Amino acid sequence: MGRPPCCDKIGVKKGPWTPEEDIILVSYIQEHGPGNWRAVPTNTGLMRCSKSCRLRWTNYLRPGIKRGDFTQDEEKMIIHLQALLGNRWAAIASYLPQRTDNDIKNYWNTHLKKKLKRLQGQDGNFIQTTENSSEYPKPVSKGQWERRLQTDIHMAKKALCEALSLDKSATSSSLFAAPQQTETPAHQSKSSTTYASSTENIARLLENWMKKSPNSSSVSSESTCVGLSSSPSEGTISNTFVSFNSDITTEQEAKFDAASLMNNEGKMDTEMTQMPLSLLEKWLLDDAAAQGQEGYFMDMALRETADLF
DNA sequence: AATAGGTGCAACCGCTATTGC
DNA sequence: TGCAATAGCGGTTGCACCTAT
Repeated sequence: MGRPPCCDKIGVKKGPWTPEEDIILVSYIQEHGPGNWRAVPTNTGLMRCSKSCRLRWTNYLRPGIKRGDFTQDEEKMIIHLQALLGNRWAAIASYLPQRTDNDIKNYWNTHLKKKLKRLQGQDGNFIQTTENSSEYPKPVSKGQWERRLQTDIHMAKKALCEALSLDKSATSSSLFAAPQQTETPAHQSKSSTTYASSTENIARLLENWMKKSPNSSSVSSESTCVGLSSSPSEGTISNTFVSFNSDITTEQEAKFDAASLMNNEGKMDTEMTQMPLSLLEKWLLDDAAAQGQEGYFMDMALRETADLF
């Protein structure tokens, strides 16, 4: 029994991708668009598993991916969201445009976890760590996902609220007193001699493609403007965080695509679509104010979850 | 200079969820 | 409704590179 392998294991190449393989993959996707991954190895002649192709594309070759250089804001966002959502990296990644879940997961495991541990050692009142916070989303059984979805909506709103306030007030995050750190993390000092680290060159190849065929596929347009992943579950409020991360100057750019938010998080009035960011902020802030801002909202989330279950 | 240990990250593995027939 | 195929996700591993001795 058991599922058959996603592809024939015999003759499947493993390990790091070569530039040639990347170019083949990119060329193929350029022509056919992402999707139907099973067909990719056969059609391209790549001796790679379809999963491997998809992973390579979504994590490295997809346009709009930013590598390295986690900013302090991004760091704080990850910490917030991890506290709220647990180790749901894909969900967290959806709030950080241009970052992949794999990237965030690695960054958490290699940097933030240690950092938090260290800080926790310094401060007994520090926030709950992964180990604690990740416990609460666990009890998800059949019939409960709707409730969790609602919880997630609420928590995402909180996270967004917090993130937006981060922009306005550097001290808004009582949760994490970031140590002095430049925008360039230490790991950047590591030389990027391996090919995998230079795949942005490949990604650049795609720019021409996207310019040539702006609506050649929905994926290209999505990923170009907001760095969304191709997965439906990841199509979320990234626009909002683009606005948050980069100083949006025009109202048009600050449009909020709540429809895509709902792709991830359930139903919402369609009148929310194309809502200017200021309204969204107001909505979030009002909502937060209505619930009381005192204390860290993790407690709120936990209480809420306890009520739900 | 050699090497042992640590670190960071790309890629893989195994599982679940979703989709299509 | 059931099943197979596929997509997506999170945990883990393997390896290249860095640093200390």
